[in-house]
Amino acid sequence: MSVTILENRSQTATRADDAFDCLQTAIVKGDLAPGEKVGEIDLCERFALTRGPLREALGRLESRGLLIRRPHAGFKVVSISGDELVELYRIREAMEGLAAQQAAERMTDEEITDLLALLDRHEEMVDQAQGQAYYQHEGDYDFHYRIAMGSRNRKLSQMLLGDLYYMVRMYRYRLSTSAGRPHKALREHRSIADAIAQRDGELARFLMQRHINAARLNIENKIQSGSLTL
Amino acid sequence: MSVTILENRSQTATRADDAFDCLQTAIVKGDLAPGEKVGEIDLCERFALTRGPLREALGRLESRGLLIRRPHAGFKVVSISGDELVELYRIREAMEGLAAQQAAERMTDEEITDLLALLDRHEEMVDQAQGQAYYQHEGDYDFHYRIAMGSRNRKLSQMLLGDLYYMVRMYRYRLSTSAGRPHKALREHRSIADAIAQRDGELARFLMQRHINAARLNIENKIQSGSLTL
DNA sequence: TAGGCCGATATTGTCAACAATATGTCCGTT
DNA sequence: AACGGACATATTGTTGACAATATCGGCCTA
Repeated sequence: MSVTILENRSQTATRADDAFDCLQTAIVKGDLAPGEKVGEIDLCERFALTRGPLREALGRLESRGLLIRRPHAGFKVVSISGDELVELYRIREAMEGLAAQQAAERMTDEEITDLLALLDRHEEMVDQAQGQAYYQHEGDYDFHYRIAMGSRNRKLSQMLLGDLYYMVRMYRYRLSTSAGRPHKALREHRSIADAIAQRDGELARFLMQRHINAARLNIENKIQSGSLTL
Repeated sequence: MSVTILENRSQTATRADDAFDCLQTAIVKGDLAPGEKVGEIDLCERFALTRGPLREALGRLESRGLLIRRPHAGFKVVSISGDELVELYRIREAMEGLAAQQAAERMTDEEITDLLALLDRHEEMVDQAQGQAYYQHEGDYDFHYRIAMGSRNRKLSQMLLGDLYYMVRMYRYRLSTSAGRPHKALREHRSIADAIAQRDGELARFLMQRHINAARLNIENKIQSGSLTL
């Protein structure tokens, strides 16, 4: 959940780190609404912090694109338009395609075994909850998370997990999946995992790109039909 | 040069912003060597800053991956291995391919005219300086910069210009181009620009990917032959 | 009455002193 | 003599007070 795994924040966590994690999850979970203006003092009492570490965390959030700062005028939570959300998926298509290819070439056999087991667990979840749960409970991101890590490409995983996913997850709760899509998405995940298991990098890349492309089209339709308001 | 254009830091620049820019260029230019350990106090007197803004800048640099922090033990400038440098080019290949495609679809006619004019100027520079100057004087990055901006994809340009290029440019001065490569690179640039001028997105993407792939192979050869030490 | 200017206020940016922690050294022990 | 542990030191992390600036309301003018 936290970013700890990514940047091996080896030893003691500093308060600024805590503040960073708190704020990040607050933004992603929607506790701080997109577009909302946030004041330093509010946040201080809200998270029981002093302004120093808080400001440091705010700066880091800004540099990750989750907050927007206007000098002397405070921060506000980033809010992206429908178009920008779609653009995010185009980036994902390119980057995760690469990640899938490299993962197919570089994941250990053990990691692949785990990946397949993860999909089994996801299948149970989807059956059990009639497809509702998959996206809601971050299972989807678990899958993509493992692919990103499996690429053994430090910068790539850093950019995917640190920059893109948080933005996408901000709008996750509104993207209640259309009926049937979870099953379809899970099938697509499995085909990607199979390609990885066969060490077929090109196929994995192709399938991942098509998978994310499908998700993008799904969102575009929702925006078109007006059932998704940003 | 600065990041100002990217994030429209509309009004007054704060000292932390200055510190950020100073440190960033210092790292990119090599004034702060890769792997070098930097102490807060040293930097304070070096850039005539106080610790508050400095720390904020350091945090932002860390979150961009140019610095690495160990809690209570200071920062050091990131130093990447040859493998990691190559991985960077794989990411560029995927992302800039997308950027080129979107640029072909979205740049204004005026921007395209300017782009072609830019290449004319570059040609003069290359002829005049026998090919030395192209990479050295950031002309190369000017071209890629315009493509990234032309994609009209905010996050994409932000990631390319804010995350990737600075890391690549850190190692630019060591990548003295092999004889003849600048001319070749310029030809490739021109073919990409032509594809964009013809609004052929798929071709532009293909050519850009091949262009960056060639640059990657060039680097891999240098590493192999031992003529590039990291 | 509408528009723009100006100042009070609250918020952000900056500073310098204090507390907590890692590093490196010295000493004692084995 | 070499290793391990504890201490001193220097560096980082944190705090609260101070200075600078944008926002908002009221006032004046056209």
